[in-house]
Amino acid sequence: MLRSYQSVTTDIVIFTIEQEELKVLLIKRAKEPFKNKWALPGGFILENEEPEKAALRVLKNKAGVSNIYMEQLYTFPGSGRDPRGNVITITYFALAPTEKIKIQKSKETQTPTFYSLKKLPQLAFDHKKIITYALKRLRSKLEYTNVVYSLLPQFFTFNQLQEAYETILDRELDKRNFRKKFILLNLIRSTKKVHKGIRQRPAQLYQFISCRPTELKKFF
Amino acid sequence: MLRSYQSVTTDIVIFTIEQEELKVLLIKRAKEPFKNKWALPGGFILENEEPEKAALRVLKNKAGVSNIYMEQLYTFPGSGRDPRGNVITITYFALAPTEKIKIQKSKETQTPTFYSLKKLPQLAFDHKKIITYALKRLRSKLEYTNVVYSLLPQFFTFNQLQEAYETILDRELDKRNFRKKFILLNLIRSTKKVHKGIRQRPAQLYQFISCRPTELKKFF
DNA sequence: ATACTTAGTGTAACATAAACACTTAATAAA
DNA sequence: TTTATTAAGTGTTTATGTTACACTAAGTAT
Repeated sequence: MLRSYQSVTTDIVIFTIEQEELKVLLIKRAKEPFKNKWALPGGFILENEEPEKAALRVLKNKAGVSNIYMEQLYTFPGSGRDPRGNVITITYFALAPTEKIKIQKSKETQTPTFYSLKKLPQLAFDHKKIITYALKRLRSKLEYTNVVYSLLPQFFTFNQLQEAYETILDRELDKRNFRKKFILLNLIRSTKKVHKGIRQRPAQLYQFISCRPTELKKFF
Repeated sequence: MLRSYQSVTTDIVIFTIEQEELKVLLIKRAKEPFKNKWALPGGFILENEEPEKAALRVLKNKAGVSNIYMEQLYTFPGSGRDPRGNVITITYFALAPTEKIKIQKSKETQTPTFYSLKKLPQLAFDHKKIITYALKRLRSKLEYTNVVYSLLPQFFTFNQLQEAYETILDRELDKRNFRKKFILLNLIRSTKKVHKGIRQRPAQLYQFISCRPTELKKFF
């Protein structure tokens, strides 16, 4: 008989942009293995629970968010969460603006913390690899989808939009070319609001016409 | 205690090109559920077996091939292979030239058969969805990688190469532009051999400089 | 009134992509 | 051996998209 049963976990790479840095949510593990090491939020998938549901549950419990952008990343073998080694982990990546995230300090004091991708601590399991994979996916998604909407507030300036791109791609973009291209894409519309309360010329605020994941022909 | 155990399967979309058609390998199920329906080759992942190893095992048993291009596609929930519903399937897609594939008629007489994507029979589980997903991935991979090498024989004519693209993308390409672009990519080299035994002017034979998956800047 | 800071805008050069038709080299048939 | 047939092979022009680049405008603070 071929059938066997595996222990299946999920791990989530939750990205946000804070202070012009791309950050990822990590928790300090309270249990063995890798006790006291930093790791991605995750956990076992329950009986009869769909993997995506499990990921959403983790997102809710660890980051206090629901209703944000999330997609499956990859299924990795044996992350080692189960001491017997017989485990796979289905990974997801999620994007949310910082304001939406309400970190849940759990009873196990796992101290969830956003770390800049440029200053990651040592990570448990193969979570470094997973984050690298997620970053690659995020970068390429920026180029042919509108997912950036999920990292920005409802109303934003053109500069905030450009900074999001620059932060994630880790390179500077030309202001005029960026605006030209983005306007042609027809993804955002200008509102009558302006960004006030700063001491310079106020910037016009924009919003996304649609906040659903959409694939574009080409992009950046 | 959160830990639970899931029944985990793998299903593989094996593509090949035959008679200028893109085809996928299907087997007729010998058991319930979906007995006598067509389905992707697949099976349960064994105790302590890595998912990719399981996929390679299926590839070997059902299509008689090893050492061909294969990559993970997506992990789907509950394909229904386990009657209790508590199952996930890790899917892969593989590419091989027809010559390499030696279909194994198994004792269970599962009659593995290549079906043109344009004439698929009714499929078991959610395998239609998986094939659609695989086709999308294959098409986009054609545009930014060199994977096409895995569908062609070692030596091939420029026309065979172009036909592979046309078959998969399901649209015609301009002969001169195609050659120009492909030559610039520097992926293939011409050999001194020619394609003989046909009644027209013999075509020069080419081979890939490297047969390892490589990502390109841009493509088609 | 002036200084400061970020917002906002257009054009020219360059690179890439698309459209398009004839000559060449072999085999087969007359 | 000549001619017909078939696919191989090859450049140029046009259109489109991408990159590089610098000044004026509109607010706030002093």
